[in-house]
Amino acid sequence: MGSPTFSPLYRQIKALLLESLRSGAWRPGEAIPSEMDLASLYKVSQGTVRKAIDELAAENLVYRRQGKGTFVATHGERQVRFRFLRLAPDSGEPGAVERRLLEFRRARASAEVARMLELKAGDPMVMIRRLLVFGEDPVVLEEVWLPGTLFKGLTASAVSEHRGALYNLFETQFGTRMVRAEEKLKAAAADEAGAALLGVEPGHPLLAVERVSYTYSDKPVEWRRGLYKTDHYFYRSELG
Amino acid sequence: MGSPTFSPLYRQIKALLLESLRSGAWRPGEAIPSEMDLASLYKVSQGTVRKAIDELAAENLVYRRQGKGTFVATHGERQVRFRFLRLAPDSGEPGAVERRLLEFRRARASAEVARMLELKAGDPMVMIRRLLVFGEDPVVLEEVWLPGTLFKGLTASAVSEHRGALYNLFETQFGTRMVRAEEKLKAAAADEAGAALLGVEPGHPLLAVERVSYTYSDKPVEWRRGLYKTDHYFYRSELG
DNA sequence: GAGTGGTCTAGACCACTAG
DNA sequence: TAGTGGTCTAGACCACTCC
Repeated sequence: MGSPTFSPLYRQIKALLLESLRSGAWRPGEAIPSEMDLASLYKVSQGTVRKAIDELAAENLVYRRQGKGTFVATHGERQVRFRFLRLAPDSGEPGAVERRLLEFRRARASAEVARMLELKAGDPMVMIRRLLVFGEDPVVLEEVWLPGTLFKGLTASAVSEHRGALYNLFETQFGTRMVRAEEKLKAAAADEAGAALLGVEPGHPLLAVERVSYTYSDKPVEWRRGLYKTDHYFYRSELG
Repeated sequence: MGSPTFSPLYRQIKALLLESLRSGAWRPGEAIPSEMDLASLYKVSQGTVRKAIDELAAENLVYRRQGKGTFVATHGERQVRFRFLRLAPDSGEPGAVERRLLEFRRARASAEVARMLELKAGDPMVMIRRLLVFGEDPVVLEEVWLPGTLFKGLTASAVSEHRGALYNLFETQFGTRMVRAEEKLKAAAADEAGAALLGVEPGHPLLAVERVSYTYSDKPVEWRRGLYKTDHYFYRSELG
């Protein structure tokens, strides 16, 4: 009792692989060494390496391609995008999304943001405010807060010129890959400013979504707060 | 190209195990045969049975207990309840929930419900309307629709006298275990009736949650529509 | 001590990809 | 044809539970 701390070999291998992922030794989209190579590198059997990779694949940190190899997961793939943007249209297929940058500035962490991201109040931050437009329809108004030290060279033009998900930009330009996130949802009434941007009346019911995103080893590195107009879109959730 | 349909041995074993679960040969909470027994029963190695059970465990259909055995998952366990009721209080631990039955009746399936549950419009249904009260606070107002043929003997008193989740009642009394569910969320304004029951003003923003629940083999067997008051509670979502 | 799930190995063979 | 991941086996041993 107390601390047995029995750690099977495959979990130790997994920890080594995770460390290589975290340190950026293998970049997103690249292949990692073959199971046989890793087995001889770590002096274990191929089956043990396999089990370690099984868990990484189950957590969507890598993906396998039979006959080709095992690759570091990336936010570039289509499939991944809808794991993080959970809005779907009431009918039809999801169309193109346009991202309009409203504001980009550096600021100090409030007590609230600091607590969420395990920083100190007053630490340097980057704040991005933007509107997501589906077709012609403004649907999401959101604020994104990032640690300033991690995203030192990030600029307004880099954000506004980037095509695709922000997470794609973060991983290709800053080596920070968002691995999972937790969201808290509430219903809220639109205020004056939000209503104008989303094209609704003040008081209109909106979905208020708060997100903390994590990189490897459960380190929180992003905080978002969004207002979703759900008149023609809904938020998907799966209970398993 | 076309239909390779290569099915590994362990998936065939998994299908056999699933059939036993579906048919109710092993009841929720009970142990299934040991890996060795299953291996000799199906004439395969223990490792192959193991891999089949691995997948069932990953899908939360069974759970393992080292030294004891493998058991059919159940909605009786505490841990499971919060997989399906995703409301958490803004601060503090979740308290007791009281379920007040408002209405119980048999009705015919509307076109909408029929489509969701893969039935025909006009098929017999059971409809349950109820209020979930957290402490003293009415938080959820919901309607539950079930196929009348599957839940033939279900009565208002059975529902109102049952303690714990409905899914618990369904699996113990009717042998129907809900395995997973999909939800669609929107923000909505409270109408007169809903506002009165939830103790808010008409027009107050609420979370509108629509759920389809599935039993084994992705068969839909329940449709719900709920209004959640999110003033002091929020809906948890995990993005992985 | 007997029985369960959990780990690890070594080797054979299959399915898929690419040069 | 060579190299990758994927499957399957057989056997040994470890960790845990219960009697």
